[in-house]
Amino acid sequence: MKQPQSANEKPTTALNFLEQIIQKDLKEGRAGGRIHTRFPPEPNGYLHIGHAKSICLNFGLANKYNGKCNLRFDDTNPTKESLEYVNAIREDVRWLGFDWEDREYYASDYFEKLYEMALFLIRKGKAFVCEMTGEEIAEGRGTPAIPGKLSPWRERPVEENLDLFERMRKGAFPDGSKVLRAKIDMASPNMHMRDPVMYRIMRATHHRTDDKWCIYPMYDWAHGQSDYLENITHSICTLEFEVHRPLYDWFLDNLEIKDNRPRQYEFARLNLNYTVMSKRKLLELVEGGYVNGWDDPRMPTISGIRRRGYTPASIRMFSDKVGVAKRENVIDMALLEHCVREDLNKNAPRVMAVLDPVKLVIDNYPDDHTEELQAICNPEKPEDGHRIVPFSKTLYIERSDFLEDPPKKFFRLSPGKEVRLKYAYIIRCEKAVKDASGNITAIHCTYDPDTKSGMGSTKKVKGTLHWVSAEHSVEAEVRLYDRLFNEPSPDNAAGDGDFKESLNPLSLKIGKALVEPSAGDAKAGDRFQFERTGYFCIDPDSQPGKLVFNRTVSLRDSWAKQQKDK
RNA sequence: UGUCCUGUGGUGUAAUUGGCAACACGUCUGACUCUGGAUCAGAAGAGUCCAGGUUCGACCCCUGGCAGGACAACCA
Repeated sequence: MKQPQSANEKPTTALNFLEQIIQKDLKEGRAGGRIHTRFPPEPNGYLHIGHAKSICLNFGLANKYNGKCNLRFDDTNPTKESLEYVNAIREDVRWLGFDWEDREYYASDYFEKLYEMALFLIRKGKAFVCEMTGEEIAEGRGTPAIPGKLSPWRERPVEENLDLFERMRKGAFPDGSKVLRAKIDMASPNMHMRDPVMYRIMRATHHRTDDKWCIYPMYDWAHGQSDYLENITHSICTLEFEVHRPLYDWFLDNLEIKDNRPRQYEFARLNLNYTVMSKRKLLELVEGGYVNGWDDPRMPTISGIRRRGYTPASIRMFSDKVGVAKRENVIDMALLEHCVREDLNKNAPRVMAVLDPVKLVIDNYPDDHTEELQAICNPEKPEDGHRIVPFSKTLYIERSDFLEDPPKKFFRLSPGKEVRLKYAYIIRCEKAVKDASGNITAIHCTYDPDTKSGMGSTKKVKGTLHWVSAEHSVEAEVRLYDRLFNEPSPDNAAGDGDFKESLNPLSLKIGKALVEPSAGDAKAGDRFQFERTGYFCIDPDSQPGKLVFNRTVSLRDSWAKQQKDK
């Protein structure tokens, strides 16, 4: 039996309940010491950060314990599924950094086997063809507190069931006219055991099996058996399937499966504050035009988060930190942001960009003169070297970096005060020029030539500002994103109202920025830290002469926080 | 008023299976800094849903409550 490697790497790390189960299973030699999981999405929508947790969990467990993880599409309902979603899901899982090798499976691959297994149950008298309508079945099922009624077709002879079921497959009956049901217990306190439907007649073209089938298996019937057919050892799903587990086991029992039985385990799904996670609500946001598609950078979808500039490593780190347990949870968005900052701080090259420019003129600097200054690409990674940043008489700085009448502890520019221009000189503010309505149109300064960066000047100032040279800077569009909702839990906050009422109208602000020339030829997907403001990435909408940056997340800003708290 | 699951700092997750609760995020100090970033040092914050019981000793075991969640698609 193999010993889990990671257990040796991180002996002090506490194990989550699934890891404890797995280690116990490994120790006891269950399934021959084999670990095999699967990520089983239904291709009926885009994956979101909650799915990312499941992906990281399933693939992560397999990696950690030298096992395997399959990608299996749970495609048993052709009316809702499509190839578009299949492809999007594949891309997302791959982007997250996981490899299912040649194990890309589909529940639809098992339709024939599932059909034969159903025949087996019919022959055992454990399944029957029911001719009640959908409404009748629903009524007859009772309620959690009231037992259901037996179907009038429940005691049909085996031969008749066999004949009917075969003809169902052949298309002898209209859609919805008959179903195959497991014969279990209409009085069970567990609703899922009240003769659940296994097959329905549905003439729909399937994205893989085309029109080959007109009967399709239901989730409970297909899922567990698919797990078995793939030799899955640990079938991990979310809490809402907990009540399905007795049925999952019933099918295995009655199919008389003794060896290599998969087991189902449930964990609590991920919830994030200030967003919604249900597919239905996400779809509503897309279709109602509240966002610009599934990959809108404000969406909690994997494609949205990717476009926003998050890295796969940051998502994996996040999944790791949120933990795995069985109790409902709401994770703070701040944790997700912490994870990207951590990754990007180490890996994103720095660049200077001014988001809200105001002109700054250095009166004693020669006209028409340009200096090429050396700037470090990433202080966290000296090996990345330097870049050149042009400096000249007329610059732009951030409007918020100047205050005529500054409060205490304002380390930036104000009349008579000195600051350093990053990588350049220390300047002193002489005066601000305003227009008729009092807006500042230009700030005039003088510089001290002896304070050039790298010259070893000992002069100290409290503040350092980022800037760009007016003549050399490149104009770019910046899309500043904020949380999509104003309420920590939009679902509940609305009460009986609409969750969309708590949508943040300021979740997207589009602006123009001036960027230093070294970032002028950035390509889609490139990520940067704009010094002092945040992490940004190039959006796919970006064109060679027309850059578009998305703000992934701002830098932590203790000054802004301090001001806000006042 | 049926069945099942869950209750540990603000948030999330631990506690070597009974030995007076740890880690992360967040928060707050301070140091350092040519990013008010990063880094470093430190602090505050729970006595584990409640009530009993077992035990020398309970977050952990037992009993009874309470609270929250899941389940009544021919969805997954």
